[in-house]
Amino acid sequence: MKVRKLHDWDLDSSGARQLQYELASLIEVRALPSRISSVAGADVALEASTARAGAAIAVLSFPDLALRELVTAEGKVRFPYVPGLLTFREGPILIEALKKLSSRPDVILFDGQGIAHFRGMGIASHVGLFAGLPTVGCAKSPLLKPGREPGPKRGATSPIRREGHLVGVALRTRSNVRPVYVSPGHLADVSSSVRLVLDCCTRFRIPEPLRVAHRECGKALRRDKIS
DNA sequence: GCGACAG
DNA sequence: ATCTTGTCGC
Repeated sequence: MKVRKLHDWDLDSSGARQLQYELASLIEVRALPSRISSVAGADVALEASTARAGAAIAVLSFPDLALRELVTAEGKVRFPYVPGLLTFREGPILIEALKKLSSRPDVILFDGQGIAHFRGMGIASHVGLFAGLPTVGCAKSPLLKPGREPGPKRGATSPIRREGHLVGVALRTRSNVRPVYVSPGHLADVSSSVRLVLDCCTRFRIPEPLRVAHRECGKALRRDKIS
């Protein structure tokens, strides 16, 4: 699929933060499409010793969640891990993988934050702008913390606010299991994102598209290392 | 100034 | 993120 190149990635940390403020004004918060037939999961695996990264995007049918397409990309990482700037480390390789997709999924799930971010520009939001597609962030731990813990039952939520506005939730995807942190990336809103993530979690805490992507990006990294 | 901080 | 087998618990 075609991806928009909104900017170059070779920035220092202060330039990266400034860019995030500018990009944040481009985010559109709205309900996800009412008819969804495909959901993609995107994730990246890193190898510290070689500074290499492997990315995978798995496209699953929805709501049946059967694998329909899988693409991967490998390359060198140029940016260090800095809380709030994850997108400059993992974004470029994810975008290379996105370009290999044969078609445009209805929505993409990311392993990280959307607008529940210091400057409203988590990786789901940032890559969503390049893709021009609806995206949702689903992280295993928070950047901005919810005020309280969600209830113990599947489906329970607790709001995450930034400057007084609702930007995401801690969501219990399985009863009595640690919550995940869901926030809209681009062309999505909180309630429809929560609904989608729950619909993608049939048996495990992590939504199925992300589980497949997580497994496959590790494989891609190993294959690249050997050959 | 201090603490917190996705992967 | 990643280094890593068995083991404790439901």
